[in-house]
Amino acid sequence: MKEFITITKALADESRVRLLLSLEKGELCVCQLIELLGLAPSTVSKHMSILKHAGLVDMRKEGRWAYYRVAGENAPEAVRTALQWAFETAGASPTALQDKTKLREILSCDPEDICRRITGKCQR
Amino acid sequence: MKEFITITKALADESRVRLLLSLEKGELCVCQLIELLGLAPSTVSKHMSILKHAGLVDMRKEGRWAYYRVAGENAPEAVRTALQWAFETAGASPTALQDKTKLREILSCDPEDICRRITGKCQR
DNA sequence: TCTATAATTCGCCATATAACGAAATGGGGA
DNA sequence: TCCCCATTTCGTTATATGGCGAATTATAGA
Repeated sequence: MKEFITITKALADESRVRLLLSLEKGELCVCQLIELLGLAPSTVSKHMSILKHAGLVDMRKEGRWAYYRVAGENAPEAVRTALQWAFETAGASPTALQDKTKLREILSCDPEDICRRITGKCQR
Repeated sequence: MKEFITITKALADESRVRLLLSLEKGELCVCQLIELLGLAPSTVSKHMSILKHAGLVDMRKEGRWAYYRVAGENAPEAVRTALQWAFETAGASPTALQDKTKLREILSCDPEDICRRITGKCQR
């Protein structure tokens, strides 16, 4: 029950669901997620930690960057079912499609430019 | 997205999940649900209205009584998948099993006695 | 009609939570 | 070593939410 509630709570916020869905095609670093949602870095970081705590995403650190990805096959059954349901149900919504479009723009930029938001070479 | 979030929010509370799971074997009236969880009638009523708004349960009124049941086959795909996931994942938890046991006691009593809590003929 | 009562709605309170900015953390590079 | 910067942690604030009791609604029965 506790695990189930942890997962539903993690999925009970639109920002978090958008973040989760944006990882569909592969891992993203936090600065890209910040850019995608337009929220404060601390807010996105908190959201990702909640998703991670629920087991819905995995994380790896590479130097100063943190990359998040959807939890894999080794995740518990409850998590895998939840992920499948989330992607099937929410993945085709207008919001998710808009995010996918914006994500393509973001991915076309050098991540360095995204993170170094001050210079912002890649038009946004 | 909105429908998905409505469902996850409805499932993001332990009391509500317990109420939903307790309907597995068939419809129950509100007074039985109140007895099961030991919460105030107004609280249970609110929970049921949230579950209903999310499409997870259906309701019928018979006289003064209101009977709630799990949403059926005509429910949207998102709801049916959510229900299946919820029952499979949370249905076997200790909390849910305890509730099932208590529910059997409650069902062995005349619903009239459950509702007329003052006299409380059926020992509780 | 009047009363009793199952259920809901409303108003309130305490707690939980999403958001932010500031400060802390930790790894790269000068 | 020292600084830079991506990320996280911390503290604060505003809002959302779960819970209760009181009042309201609606129906059965006297």
